[in-house]
Amino acid sequence: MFKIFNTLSREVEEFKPLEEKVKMYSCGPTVYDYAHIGNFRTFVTVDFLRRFLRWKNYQVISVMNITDIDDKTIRRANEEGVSLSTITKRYEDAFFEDLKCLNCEKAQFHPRATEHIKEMIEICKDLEKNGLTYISQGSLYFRINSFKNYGKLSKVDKEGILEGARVDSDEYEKESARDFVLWKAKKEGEPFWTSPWGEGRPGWHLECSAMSRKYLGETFDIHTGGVDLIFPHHENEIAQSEGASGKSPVKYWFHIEFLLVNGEKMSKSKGNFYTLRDLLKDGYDPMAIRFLLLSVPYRKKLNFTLEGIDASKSSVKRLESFKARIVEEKKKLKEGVGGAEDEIASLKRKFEESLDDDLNTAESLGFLFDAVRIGNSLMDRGEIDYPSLNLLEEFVSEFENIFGIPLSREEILDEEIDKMIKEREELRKRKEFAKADKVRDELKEKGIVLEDTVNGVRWRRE
RNA sequence: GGCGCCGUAGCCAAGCGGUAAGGCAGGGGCCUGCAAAGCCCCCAUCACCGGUUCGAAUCCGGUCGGCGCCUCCA
Repeated sequence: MFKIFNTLSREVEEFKPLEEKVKMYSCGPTVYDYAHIGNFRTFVTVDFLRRFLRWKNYQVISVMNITDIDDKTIRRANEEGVSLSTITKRYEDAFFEDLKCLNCEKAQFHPRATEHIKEMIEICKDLEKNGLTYISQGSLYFRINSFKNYGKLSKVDKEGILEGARVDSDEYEKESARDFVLWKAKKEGEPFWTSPWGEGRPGWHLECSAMSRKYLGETFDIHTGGVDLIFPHHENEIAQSEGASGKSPVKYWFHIEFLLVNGEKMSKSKGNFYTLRDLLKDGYDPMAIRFLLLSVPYRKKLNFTLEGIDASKSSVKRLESFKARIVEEKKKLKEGVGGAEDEIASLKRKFEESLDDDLNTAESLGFLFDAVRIGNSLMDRGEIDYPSLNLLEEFVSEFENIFGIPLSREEILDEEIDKMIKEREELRKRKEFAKADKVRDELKEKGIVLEDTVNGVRWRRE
């Protein structure tokens, strides 16, 4: 039974979907720049959750929006003197490339805000009808004092801002400090659409309410995002959706903790961020990065370091090598002796139980590595049987599927390297070890590492 | 001022009342022609103080330290 932490209740709850299919909405990127590795912690976690749910035999319908109209995208376009869509297209494409590189699957729907203005206006009309709005200086605002549930997600005080809090710059336009804009009046040099309240553009929170309603309905199961979105974004989203429909829109609010760099939040405004592209350029392996991002449970802050990627790389290599060994062992095993079926089955079960417990990936990996050690040990001693081997293979394959980290990268050796390996084998047979070692060193320089096993030579890329 | 998180070995990290998982790195050994991979062994009493308890890293109170949200932000 899968249990998931719900920000709404601040408790771990049993996961029970509203209907058969699980409906999930995820806050996506604002496409004004390359996403950084902190952003990707969230998106990789969402991908992990989706894979996990599917593995638990749920069908999942997922939606992730693309924010392609807001202050930042507009500013960027103006800075570069190009159209808004030039900017948003560029970074949207980059975003999907990066996702793919990290082996994240796309959602079924990736709706763009600019293509759902009509739906947003509908929400505003509903809110207006329900008496939750007012107009100030040409903009339409949501009046939080008219909405009794305001603050239920973030537990913030409805009564405005308290001492010490930073103050919203255009507060003066609003009746109450925490009221927020639904429809912004047109400003010079900004894109605009027509609406019943005049020309302007939608407020940021509106798109998620509108698009989730369109693609998933008024109520759905899971809504994901980074913890920073709890307030005000998701609080306001609830206000809009619930204010419009009268129904609580989301059953489980799923928030991913921050990724830190040197103990500090990574953010574009601080400039202390890595993009995926930076890391790849420096030769870091995307699957090692993915492993690192997933190895710390999503509700814990993750302190991101380059050393951490290296350590993860080593872990992934260990798993890769283990899988390769299982495949070989299966080929050569005639009839096995010994084995440790029960123990492996038990670890496999615990692996699942850990993930069931609010996705405790760190714990689950502990059990996986226990199985790796046991398996290696059995194979070392030649005391493995088919059932154990099959079980280990299944276990590894579950890891690959759920974590989205393939452990065999099918590669074909080019002829030259193949020749060198064969040549070295000849030399070794003739016990010309010095020459053989020289060939091995040459291969190493080409990034090919050799391992002489009882089943013959095995190669891998470093 | 309000809300919240965290402090476990060199690094990452599990642990939710019964006497410290796992990964990386390091040391020693086995295996190997030598390596590599793998295996075995070694490497912490859980920030600090006090309390509850037969028993606490785990519960309560306090101290110190770090971080986040309350503004755009994954």
